[in-house]
Amino acid sequence: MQHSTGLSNEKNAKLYHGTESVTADIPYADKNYLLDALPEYVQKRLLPNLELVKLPRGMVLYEPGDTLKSVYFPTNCILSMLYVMEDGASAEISVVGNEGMLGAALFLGGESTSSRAVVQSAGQSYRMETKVFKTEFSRHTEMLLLLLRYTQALITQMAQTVACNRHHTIDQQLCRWMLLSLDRSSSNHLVMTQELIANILGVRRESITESAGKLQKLGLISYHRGHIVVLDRAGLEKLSCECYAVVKKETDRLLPRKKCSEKNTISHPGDTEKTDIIHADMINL
Amino acid sequence: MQHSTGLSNEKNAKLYHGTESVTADIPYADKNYLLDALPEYVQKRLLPNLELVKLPRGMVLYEPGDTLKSVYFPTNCILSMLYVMEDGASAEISVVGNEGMLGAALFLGGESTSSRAVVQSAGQSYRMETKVFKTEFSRHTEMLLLLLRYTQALITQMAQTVACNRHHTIDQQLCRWMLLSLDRSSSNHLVMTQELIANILGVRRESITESAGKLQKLGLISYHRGHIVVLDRAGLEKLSCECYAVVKKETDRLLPRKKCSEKNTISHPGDTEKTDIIHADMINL
DNA sequence: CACGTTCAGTGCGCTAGCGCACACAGAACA
DNA sequence: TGTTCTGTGTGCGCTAGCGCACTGAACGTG
Repeated sequence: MQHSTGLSNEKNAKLYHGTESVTADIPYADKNYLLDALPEYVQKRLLPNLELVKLPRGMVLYEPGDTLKSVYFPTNCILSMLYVMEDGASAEISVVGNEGMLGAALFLGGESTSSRAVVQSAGQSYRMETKVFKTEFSRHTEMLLLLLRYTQALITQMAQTVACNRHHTIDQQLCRWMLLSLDRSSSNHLVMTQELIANILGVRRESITESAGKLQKLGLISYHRGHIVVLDRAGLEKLSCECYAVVKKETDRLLPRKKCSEKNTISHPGDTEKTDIIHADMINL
Repeated sequence: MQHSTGLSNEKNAKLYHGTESVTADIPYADKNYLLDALPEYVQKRLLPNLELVKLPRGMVLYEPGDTLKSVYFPTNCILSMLYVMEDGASAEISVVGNEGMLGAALFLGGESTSSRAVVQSAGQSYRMETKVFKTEFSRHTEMLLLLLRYTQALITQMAQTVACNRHHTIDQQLCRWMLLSLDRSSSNHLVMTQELIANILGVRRESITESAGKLQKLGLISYHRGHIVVLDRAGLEKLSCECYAVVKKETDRLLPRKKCSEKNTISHPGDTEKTDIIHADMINL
């Protein structure tokens, strides 16, 4: 086995396969931009079915082949889709944060994925049961159309990863990865050991040590026992390959965020029980 | 520039940007399994809008950022989505043959892709105009649901490519690539120079020469000036990495092919003009 | 037929990243 | 307070794959 399985290796496994702790009180929660992009009346309809859960780092949400029981809309946590090979080597397929959702396979109709989903950075997430989710997007089109666009953003991210894996150095990829994580994080602080980053990028731990060392010497980050503080974001962007910018730009294009002024772009009169028909026009935005 | 742009390099460019020749007579055409999977009454509805076109090898169907004018349902040709980097290096994101379609970005709502689409192997394809296509899948759900599943198959393929690029040798990847192409080809014959394969896999031409040389010595293939004949398919499968099998299996799961006995699984009475509503149940198959 | 072009094969030096082994310091727990 | 983990840093030999330069054969076209 050249690499460890998933986000931690066998011997020091901290994989939680249990159920998440449900936060009854909802003390504080950043928003999920995907949910936020839905018109208010849809959000209202969904609210009773959304459960805010705490996700501890390392928790496995999906195993390859599992029938997905729920979907997740992260707020301040970061989730990661990893493909784990037969020999245990792994590679990150995509990152999901408050800009997206986990479980696209469900509405795509596949019911399961061939990758593993793990919590890369602990935090909170909205959770919705499969059944409710399916009913929602099959009866109403707002969510379907939004999720379709999100899917394309996901595809873009994956496509870029293919090319990046092939052509860019570990240094560049590390920068790209940190930037992607940073965008999904509420601070300039990442909780992540070099070992885990190595598994995610599918490289040796020592390579990360070396690259991170360089970045540290350049004063771009400070790294101490699983805690990265990003000191110079612009510097990282310079050292990163084009891949970060491409993905960012395309994601912004596909999933523009509401300005505060236009709180709900599509204002829709009353009837939340109405069953919608997709109109060709709607596809255009 | 370490690699040439797209499927051929600058100086000996044979990229066709012109319009395809429309085959008026339709002399012979294999089918497209995606179209074939639709119920007969849907196929009938679509038929007048499907144009069978010949696609010459090397033709560029989409450039990154282009607004897509049509979608393609290949019959006996093989299309390839490539990401081309700033420095001209490229990597194949996915292959599309008679099992799929080109232009998923359209129904996902993005209107454009960040990759280039080229004809990898000449042949025929059905073409449909964007407008018709959008109307179809926005008014009727059969096609939408089918395409969603296809999208997941596509995602699986990409995910696998990410991991494969990271962990497997060029030898293995070449085998995988040939098998994927073979599945989409009607014979055991691939028309492809080593130069082009190199661009697709994002490696050096010389590396392909070497790998292909090995395979030839083993008696698995015979290679002569852009013509590969596969002599021992099982042998290739043995040498290939797990990635081929994983993608194949998942694609078959998501897009099972009709048995001859059940020519149209969903038999639907009459009214082809009816506007359908998606039912939660339908998502389950 | 001669000539240029396209495609495949080969040799060689170079380096990024791998695998392995081991040292060491902060944290954690007895 | 020692002992045991857990996370980093380092060194070293190895190899897959790169870049480059060049050969030679097959093909196409005048």
